[in-house]
Parts: sequence; structure tokens; C-alpha cells
Amino acid sequence: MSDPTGFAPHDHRACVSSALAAAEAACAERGARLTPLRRRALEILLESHKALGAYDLLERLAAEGLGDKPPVAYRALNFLTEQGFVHRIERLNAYVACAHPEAGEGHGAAFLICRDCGRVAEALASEAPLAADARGAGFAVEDAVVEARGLCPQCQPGSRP
Amino acid sequence: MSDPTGFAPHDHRACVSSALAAAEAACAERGARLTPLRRRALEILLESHKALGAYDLLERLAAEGLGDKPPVAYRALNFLTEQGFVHRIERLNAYVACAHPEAGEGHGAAFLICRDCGRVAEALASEAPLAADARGAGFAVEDAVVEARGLCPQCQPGSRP
DNA sequence: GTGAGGCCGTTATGTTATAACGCATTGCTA
DNA sequence: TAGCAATGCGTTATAACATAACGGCCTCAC
Repeated sequence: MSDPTGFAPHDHRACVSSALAAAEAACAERGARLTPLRRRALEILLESHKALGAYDLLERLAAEGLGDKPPVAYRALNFLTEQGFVHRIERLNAYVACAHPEAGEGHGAAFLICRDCGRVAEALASEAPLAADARGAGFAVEDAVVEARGLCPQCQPGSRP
Repeated sequence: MSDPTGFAPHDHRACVSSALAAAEAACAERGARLTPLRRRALEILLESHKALGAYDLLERLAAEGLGDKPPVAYRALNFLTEQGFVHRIERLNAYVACAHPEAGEGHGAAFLICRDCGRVAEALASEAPLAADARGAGFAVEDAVVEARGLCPQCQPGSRP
């Protein structure tokens, strides 16, 4: 995979609908309930490749009459995160839809965050980063995140205005 | 380096004083001012290998009459972070003293966070993680963080009680 | 001695996140 | 079918993390 999905132009409608379908399938299989609220929250996050704050999400949900108190947003985000449909971007205190739902729960994720346009691309971590150092220290890694800030292709100096 | 400093037993007094000395030297060289407040804040962070929240730090500073309003703590932390003496642990919203001040500003850092005892070890990132994926996507990484949660050697099942 | 800049005290507020309680629905199961 | 457990969501309140903005003081260069 040479495109950590998110920056390159792509068929975004297909991108959204296939992710939604994958989420529905996964829920059906696991007996998890993708309620209208949760489904819509995921859909909102899928609508861009940017990370959304919990309160931004809440605002959009509220605009549709789907709940307007913080716990509503946080509960939906917790569910989606547990199911692996959404990732939290620690550096932004924000949440982004998973670009690789097919990779399964808890796949090693690495994020490329453009500081200019705000888009976030997700690369499947090619190898557990740190693995060597961690083993050297006798540390048992359960879960690692990698987050890089920088400039995406479109936002770099040499790019079209 | 096989010990990402922090977990293995070590001479902690020396660890603290050498880090303080390194900070003083670096400030002298750069013309930065390690004021008593900033120095004490760094010292407090150095006293354990745990990450401290800004308000925890503030509480300790306040106990010594060194300021009791949030901006006091945040300003000290910003200074120490800019100088590379302290790192922010995004997953914890907390701050930890740099274990490798000699590595210079902005060195690639990777953190091993024990979810049981709370200690944080810092490994020098052996290689820019993500570099390959990022290049593949044409993304220019400026700054990356790696944070792993898990169990340190002392907190693993097979370890002494 | 005066002006510029850095540091800190302070007030106020903004942003992110969770605890805890209660009601409604679903789906058992006795 | 009555009762019960589990789950999802509405709601209130509050906790935890972070910053904007103003003013005073000190130091240093000129």
C-alpha cells in the first residue's frame, strides 16, 4: 500500500459507503448494535478525512435533533472506537473514522496529520514500531499509537495553489 | 541502548542531578533563562519517572509557595518543553522529564507507558517510524510521536510481588 | 534614565471529558 | 404473560485540562 488513504483524490462516496457497509457487517457478526445515532455519528466522521472534536460532532448531531449533551457524543465515540471504526487522535483531542475497517480491531495504526489542511491519513503500521526497544527493556506493549504532524502532498510549497 | 531509561533500577539521585546540570548547561549556551520556578518544575518532574499532570505539578509548586494559578504551571511546562527538557505524553495529558537531554532538541522520542505503575520510559526512536509510509504518500513529516501502553518488567505477571 | 523585552501574578474563561441517576425498549425466561 | 436483566439514551452536574489577556516588576542595552 503506497497510499495511506486520505490525501490522494479518490471516490469519496464509495469510500464512505463501503466503510459504513463494513461497519454494519462487523456489527451484525459481533452482535453489536449500530443504532441510528451511532451510525449517523460514524457517517459524519466519514464525511471528511479530518478529525472532528467530540463537541464538533455533537453540534452536528444536535443540528439533526439527535442529542445535544456531551455524553451523547462521547458514548457514540466510545462505541465506535471500541468497535475499531473510529480512532482517537491524541495530539488533537479529536476523532477520525478508520480508513481500514477491514484490517480488524486493534490493528496497528499510524496517523499522518497535515497541520495546514487538517486532513488525517491513516497508514497501517508496517511493523510494530518500538518493538525492538520495548523487547530490550522487557516491556510488554499492548497498544501503540504513532502520530506524525507535517504537510500533506497538496499543502507542500511545490504544490498547486 | 537496551534500556529505555526508566524501568531498570538505577542511581536516581545521579539521574536527577545530571539532567538538571544538562539543562543548566543547555540554557547557558542558548541564552535561555532557567529561573528558580522553571528549575524547580523540572526538578519535580525529574523526581519520578512518572508523567505528571499540569495541575499535579501546580499543586506541588503551590505547596512551596511558587505559584498557584494554572498559567504558572503551563508557562513553566511550555518553556521546558520548548527547550526539550520535558516531553508531553499525549495519551495521558501529562508531562514527563526527558530522559535523554543530551540527545538534543526535537530528538525522535518514543514512550513506553506502564498502565499499572504509571512509569514512563523514553526510548530514542531507533529510526523515524512511518518514514517509509510517509514518503510513499508524499507526506512531509515534521514531528512524530510514538506512545505505547503496556506493562513494564516489574508489573508483569511473572514478576516479584 | 529610559525603553524594550522577558517573566510572573492574576482574573476570567474556554475546551475536553466523565460521573451518576433515571426512564424506555428489548429480549429473555420462568 | 409477568417479571427481570441488559442496553441505550436523556439529563444534570461537575471534573480535568488549557489558554487569553492585562498589568506590574525586573533586567539589560543603549
